[in-house]
This record gives sequence, C-alpha cells and structure tokens, in this order.
Amino acid sequence: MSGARDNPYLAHLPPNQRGAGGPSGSGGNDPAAREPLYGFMPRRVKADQVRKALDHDLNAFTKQPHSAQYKKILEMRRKLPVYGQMDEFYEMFSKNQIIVMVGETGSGKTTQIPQFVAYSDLPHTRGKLVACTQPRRVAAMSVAKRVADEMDVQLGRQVGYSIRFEDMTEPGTTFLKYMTDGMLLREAMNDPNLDRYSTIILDEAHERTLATDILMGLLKALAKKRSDLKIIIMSATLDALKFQKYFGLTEEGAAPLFKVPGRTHPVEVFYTQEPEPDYVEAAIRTVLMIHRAEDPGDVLLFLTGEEEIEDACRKIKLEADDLVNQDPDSVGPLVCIPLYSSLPPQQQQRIFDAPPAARPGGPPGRKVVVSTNIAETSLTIDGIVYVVDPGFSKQKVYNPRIRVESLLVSPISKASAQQRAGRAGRTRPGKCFRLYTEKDFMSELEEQTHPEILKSNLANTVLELVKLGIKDLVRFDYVDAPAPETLMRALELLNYLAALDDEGNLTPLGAIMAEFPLDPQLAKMLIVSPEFKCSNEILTITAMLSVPNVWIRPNNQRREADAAKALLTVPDGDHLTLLNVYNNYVQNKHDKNWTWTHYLSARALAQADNVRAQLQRSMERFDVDLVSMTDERKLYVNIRQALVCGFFMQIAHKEGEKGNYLTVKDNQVVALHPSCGLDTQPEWVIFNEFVLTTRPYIRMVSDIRPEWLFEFAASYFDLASFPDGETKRALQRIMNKRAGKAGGRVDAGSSDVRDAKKRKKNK
DNA sequence: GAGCACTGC
Repeated sequence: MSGARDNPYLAHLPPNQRGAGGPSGSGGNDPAAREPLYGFMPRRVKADQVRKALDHDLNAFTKQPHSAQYKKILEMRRKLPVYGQMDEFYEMFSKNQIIVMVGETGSGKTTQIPQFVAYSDLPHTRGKLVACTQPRRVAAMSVAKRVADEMDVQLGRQVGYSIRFEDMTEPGTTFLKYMTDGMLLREAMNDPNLDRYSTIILDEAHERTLATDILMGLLKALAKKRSDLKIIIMSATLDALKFQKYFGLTEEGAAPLFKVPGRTHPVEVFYTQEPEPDYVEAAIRTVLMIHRAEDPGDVLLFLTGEEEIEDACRKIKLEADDLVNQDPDSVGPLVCIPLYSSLPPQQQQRIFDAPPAARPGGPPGRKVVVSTNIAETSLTIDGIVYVVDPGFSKQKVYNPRIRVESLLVSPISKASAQQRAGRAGRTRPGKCFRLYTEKDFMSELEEQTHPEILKSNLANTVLELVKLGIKDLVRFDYVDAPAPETLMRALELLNYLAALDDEGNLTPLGAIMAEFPLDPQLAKMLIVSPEFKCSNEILTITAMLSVPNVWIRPNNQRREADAAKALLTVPDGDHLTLLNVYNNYVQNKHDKNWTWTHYLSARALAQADNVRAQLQRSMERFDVDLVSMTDERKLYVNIRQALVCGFFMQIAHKEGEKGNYLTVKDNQVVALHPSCGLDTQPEWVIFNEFVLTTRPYIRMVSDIRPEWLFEFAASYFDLASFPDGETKRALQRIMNKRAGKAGGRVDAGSSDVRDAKKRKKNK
C-alpha cells in the first residue's frame, strides 16, 4: 500500500517532496497555511506534525477557523498525562497492529487516544471510521459530546455515537464513532470483517462484559485476516498482562503495552483488626465514626441492594440526629442519600446536591451516599473523600444444570475493592475504610471479578456466534472459555427452538431470530406469532417482557399499589395482564398522571414503547406480518399457544393441593410467585422466570392446555426422553387421550416460518 | 405473601 497514493494532501506535491513533512513558515502560497494536515501520511504520522495541526488556525477536519472555546479546551488537554506521551504513542501505534493500553482514572485515554488515532489513520480521507466501544450507553454519549467539543465540531457530524435506539452519526461524514460494545457486535453480525473501520478501540476491557469478551475473540481472528486493521485494548492495570498474552499474535510474543499514569489523589486504606460479624451494623458504625472524628468531606458507603440501603439510610439518619440532640456542637448536620438503579432519575440526581449547610457557628455538614455497585463504575460522585467498603456485592451466578441465573451476596474481588477505594481520591486525598482484615484481603479475595461470560446463560451469545459464522464454539479462542455444559445447554435450547439443526448449523429461522435484540425464546415466539393471528399482541408482550418491572410498590403504600394492580389484572395469566397494562397506557397517554395514579413506572412503560417500535421495524424487515383478531376469547387462546412455541421448556405441573408445582423435565419444586395474578391454580402453567429467593418461585405465569405441548413442541415432548415421575404419567394420560382422537397438527416448533409463509402464499 | 447488583442489543 502506498501512503502517497492514498493521501490526497500529497497529490499536488512533486514526488521527491512527498512524505517529507510540509514546509514550515507561513506565506501566501504556503500549502501548509491552508491545509493543517499537509504532509500527513496515513499511519506514518509523527507527534510533531499532530501538535502543529492542533495549533493550526484552521480545524484540520473542517478547514474552518477554530473557535475561542477550542483554544481553551486545548490548554486543558495539554495537561492530561496521556498528552505528554504523544511521541511514544505514535511510535508504538505505527509499528504495531495491536496495542494493549493501561491508564488509570484521569489519564485522559478515553477522550484523547481515539483523536490521536484519527490523526494517524486519517479515516475521513479513506471512507473509514475509527470506533471506540464503551460498556455503557451514557458513557458513549457523554464522551462523544466531550470529544466533539474538543475537536470543535458538531456532535453527530465528524464525531458521533451509536447506541441502541439512537444513531447519532452521519454516514460519509462521521469518522470517529463512540458506541456501545453490544452495538459493534451487532454490526459484526452483518459485516464480519468490520470493513468500515480502520482502527477499533475496546475501552474498559477489564470490565469483561459479554460483548467485549466476544469482540476480543472476533478481533483477534480478524487481525490475522485484515492486516490493515489496528486494534487497541484499553484496560485497568491489573488485567494488562492477560490481554497482552492473549493478543500476542506469535507463540511466545505478547502485544506491546502502552502505559499512562493516572491523575488521582492518594487514598489511605484502613482495615479492621478482626473480621466483622455483621457488615451492615459495622458499616453504620463506621459512617458515624467518620462523621464524629474526621475532617469535612463526603462519604460513600457500598451496600448490596435496595432494601439494605433504605434500611441503613434510616438508621444512619436516626443515630446522627441522636448525636446532634445530645450535643449540638459535636457534629454538623448529615444527609443520607440512597442510590440504586431502580430509583427514579430525579431521586438519583440528589447525589449531586451540595452537603447540608452548617448551623451558624457549628461544625460543617456532611453528605453520605449509600449505594450499590452502581457507584463503582457507572456513576461518579465528586467530593467523595471517605469510602466505606464492607467487601460485598450481589453477583450473578448461573447454574447450567437447571438453567437458572440468580443473585447472591458474595465477597467482591481485589480489583473491585481497589476501584471502590479509588472513588475517595477524585478531588483530593482520601481515606478508605475496609470492613475486613488485611489478611482476608490478601488471601481470601479473588484477584478479578469473574467475567460475565462465565456467569451467564449463553443462549443468546451462542446464537450470535453461530450467526457470525463461528463453527466450532467449543474451540473458539475465548479470553476465558465458558464451561462446556453452559455451551451444551445453549446449543440444546437453540436446537429445540429450531434455530439450529441437528448438526449445529443455523436454520433460516435461526438467522432471523439472531437479528432480533431478544432472548431466543422471545424471538421465536414473536416470529411464529403471525401463524396464530396475534403477532400484534405478542409484539406488545415481548416488549413488556424485555423491560424492567413496570409495577411500583412503595413500602408505605403497598395496599394502594396492590389495589391499583388488581384493577388491571387479567385472571387468565400475567402475560395477558402485561398486554392489558400496555394497551391502557397507550389509551391514557394524554393523561400525565395516569401512570402515577396506577402505581406504574412511566420510565419502564416508555422504554417498552421504544422497544416495541424497534421490534416492529425488525418484523417489517423480515416480513413477519403484524396481525390481530377480533374474537377476544379466541385471541386469548392463541396468545397462550404462541407463548408455548417459545417457552415450552418452561412448563410446570401442579402437584397436590398445597400450591406446589413441579417443573417439567427438571422436576424442581416451585411455587407461584406472590405477584402472580392468576385467580386459580391451573394444572398446567407456562412461566417466564424462575427466581430463587426465600424459596424457588416461578414468575410471569399463564394457564395453558397440556395438549398444546404435543401440538407445538412435539420434539421436546417426546415422552421417551422424560424422566419417570408424576409429570410424565400426567402427560402420558393426555397423550393416550389424544391418540384416541384422529389427526394431529404440524409441530410449529420445528417448522420454518418462511417456508410456512410461502406455503400460505402459494395457496 | 415477596423483590430488583449492574449493563447491553
């Protein structure tokens, strides 16, 4: 590849001057005065050239004069640690295809490195883009905005972002794109070579999200195929060596490491002398100790969940008030603010309030934020000087045997503890109080939090990988390989859903399922629903099942909330209730108080609306008809039949009269969740969720007819494969009764929808 | 008669 030929800025130069760098000085005819990128050769750019371009009167990418704001921001950028390493960066970037980069908080890597890359790749001259992925939507949006300001361009033009529901880019103009990792993975499904990109940067790789892990595997393979593609993996320090080894393209070689110092303040860490038997009690005690004895500065306490947090906030407030009552001069006023994701945004904003003002002549006030892990990565609170870390968080665990994900309060990792401590040093030197011993920290805590790929049901991921053309899932080059049983369970499910054939190849149905941003069961149900003349309703139910719980139940208004819920409940099943709630929501959209008076989450319902619209677009794209029927009784039957086509593996059978159910095949004893709206206890039910809390519950439950199981999921309900037991005997009785009657229907579970459509059209 | 760590498509 010839740099000179690719670079339009060199075209007007005689060949002997090409690549020599533009002549300096300014004269009327000096091309460098009109062209900031004069003499730049893709991927051979030096830091000196870039510094000159940044100081140029004209914007390198728009050719417009710079704004006054640009100069101000540039001064701030010059102070970032990463800015001082520009020479080193360009040297390493020019010589290597893959770089691993570590930079602590405040190094500026997320905003600066993609810009550095843009000056080297010159993607705008080659119809390419530089991508930088983020695990979270808000990060992608806010970083893109910041970088657009730094580059003095309008957000959505040269610099943009792409997240679900919002594509803030302009094809042909945008050359620097921030995006969620999941979004890039989606793009890879339709463009496996990711040809649009000249460089791909995976930021926050140490968080090890499912999407980032899969992308790392894909990019490693892609690097061998596309020598022009450069890759940068950005991570926290502790994981760097693992990534360097993983991305070493030769047997012994490791990818080079680029290190950027952070710019944070020191944090002094304290441990307890003895293990604490009750971490919540110890945490409250520590917060009050800080309030009495430490200098002014806000406190961040990490707890595990909503209930624990609300409880702790009440207790801290009570005890702090006690202190004031005993001796008004001893301590200042204290506010305690809870923080967790299901809190409405308005209440989340309270964490940014200033601490309470001191009483006249009294000690200064203090703000205490009591938070889940959301404050560890997703939200940053300035002004925190003290962190209290009991060392626990709720973590997802997956049991592939019974296909159940549950949440368990577990000890955090060293990496997580370090991240928490770091939250104390953002504005000035801070202190971190760990409510465990130093010995336990050293010997008991794991180095890293387990990556998501080891803790999740992989049905979705496996379908994506197969769609990406990965044939051998077991031998795919994972950074950390999931348990073979997890992969087997996923393959089995996809085979029963007819997304994969018996050889593990993608079926035409599976190819469509992969295009829907849904769990495979939901995708299957939605795609077959036109056959049941209820795709309009199934679309709504699918959207409602894909968003957080829409019901709000405040502790002090439980009865009112339950009464409001009863008004919208359909006794035939929770799925029909969801449909009813959505339809009522749409009918009452003009009434701003409607969601509030019905104890419904406006946020979740708006999200359902959004998801529904997106899914509807996908349906149109793949010719899945949007149909409905007028006979309501028949409609309710058909909806539940469509449910069976997706969730036939989640059936339970009533055992005895005590309200116990037994799940089919797995034979787990479960109960209907108390939130379930059924007015009777039907013999056969279909459920969406299995939750393990005080006892095993099934949630989102609807009444079904057992005959449907044989009718719509014959291959799964082949009784020869069933373990002996009451469930099998009950199914056997129904089977025998059916055999008495003549005829049978096609198993929709294994038929191909597109063929079915064609058959219909040919009639 | 009870929950919902956090993301993402």
